[in-house]
Amino acid sequence: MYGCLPKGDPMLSAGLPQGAVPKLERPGPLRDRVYEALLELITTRALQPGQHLVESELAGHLGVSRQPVREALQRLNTEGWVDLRPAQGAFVHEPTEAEADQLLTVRTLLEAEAARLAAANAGSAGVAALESLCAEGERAVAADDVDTAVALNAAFHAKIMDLAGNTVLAGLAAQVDRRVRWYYTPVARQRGRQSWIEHRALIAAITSRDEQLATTLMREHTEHTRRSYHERARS
Amino acid sequence: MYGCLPKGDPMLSAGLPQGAVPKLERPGPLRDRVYEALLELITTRALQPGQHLVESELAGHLGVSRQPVREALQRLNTEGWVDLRPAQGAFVHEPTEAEADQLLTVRTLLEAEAARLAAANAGSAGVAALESLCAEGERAVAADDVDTAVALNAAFHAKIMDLAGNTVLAGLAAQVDRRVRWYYTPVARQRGRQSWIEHRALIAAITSRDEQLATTLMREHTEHTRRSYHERARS
DNA sequence: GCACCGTAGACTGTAGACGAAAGACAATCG
DNA sequence: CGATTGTCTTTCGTCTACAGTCTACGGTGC
Repeated sequence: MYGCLPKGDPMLSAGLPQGAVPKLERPGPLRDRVYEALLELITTRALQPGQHLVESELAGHLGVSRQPVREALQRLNTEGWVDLRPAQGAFVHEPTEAEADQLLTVRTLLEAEAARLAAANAGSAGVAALESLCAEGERAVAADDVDTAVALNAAFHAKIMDLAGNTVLAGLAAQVDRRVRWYYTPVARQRGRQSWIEHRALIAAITSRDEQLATTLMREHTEHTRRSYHERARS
Repeated sequence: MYGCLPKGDPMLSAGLPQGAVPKLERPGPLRDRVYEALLELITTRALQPGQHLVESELAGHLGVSRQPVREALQRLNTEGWVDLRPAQGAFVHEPTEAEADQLLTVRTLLEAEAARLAAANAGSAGVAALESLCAEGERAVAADDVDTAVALNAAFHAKIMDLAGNTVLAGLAAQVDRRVRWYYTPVARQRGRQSWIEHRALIAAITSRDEQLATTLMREHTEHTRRSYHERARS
């Protein structure tokens, strides 16, 4: 076995199995973990909108110094999660009706473009992955496993982004999506069954490389979620 | 004069002239000024792509401590200007051909949507502002004042964003635009005359509230700039 | 002559401390 | 009795110091 080294690979290390190296899990920068923690706390409503975030408090609560907390807050600020008032501190951003609507508009735009690009670029492997996710999602809905269904929904859209092959678009969409999901959490559980039917149609459009149809379907799909948001808001 | 106080304004201060107060220009948070300074240095190519940015060096050069520099670098990282490799420091982001193309794609998308919304929402005041900017731009082009023309071009697009009335969209577009302009700077000087002709057509579409036409025109407009980028790259 | 190892330097990541601005509250003066 | 002003507390903004880690270079053994 060890004698079967590839030609152009002269004695690379000790013939370690290529991908199986555990990569020596490093804790990673502390600021990122603080960022993740805070984002989790915000999205789960543990930190309510408008709440004043005191740096020293958070630092003490997380067992770190103020600096990582500051850097995490900076990042959360640029991404629109907290408002950073000078010389006064950080406050959890308060979602507005108007803003939610704007976010949904932008999301529609980005997702529709992603669907178009996916239809243009996707290979059979990509389509297969979508099929798989869709099947799993339908199973989850059938079993009333809401959490799994929501997660699979996110994965489905992420996969389409991936197939679109535009990292810039993907980055923007990821941010917008996460915020939409924040505003939208109470509503998300309602739409489930219908959502996956629309996904099926979308896959068909991508498979047949029909860019126009894929765009239209995705636009309608996200517009539906938007409408249900507003209906929810009215009640 | 001083006796003419408005009814509902009982002795506000010492009758200071309302808008004429200089507002006591505050230096603002140091990190923001460092951010602006670094962004200026990057966009002007004073800091070249791929260059290693040493915190203590920058701090000393700007006359501040390392901390504001760190926070500025954090923000620049999230906005895609620098790459922050863990335990190794910050490097000015190196633009790729592929990435430039992706950015231009996204820009097209965002600007086109803005044009549509502007066509839907714009009042006569907004149209007048656009007319004014366009006239100024044409004058600048006629006078070969390239810098002013470029600035007015940015102002024109910003005004359309403003008229669209979607702050989320505006935020995303501002980021994308600035980066596009960075990649695109050497090319920008070429397209000038043609650009303002297209602007005229766009104004007409917005005035007549033709959303479809406005979208199409803006898409073609930004696609033209994209094409000239690639032609430039080939030479 | 080549490869490997050890050491030194530099830089980042994190912690703690000091000065300054903003807000709240109470005392004082008209 | 009300408005103003002074003080006081809280919290942010910035600076300095220390520990961990990566890189590069020189020495040593084969």
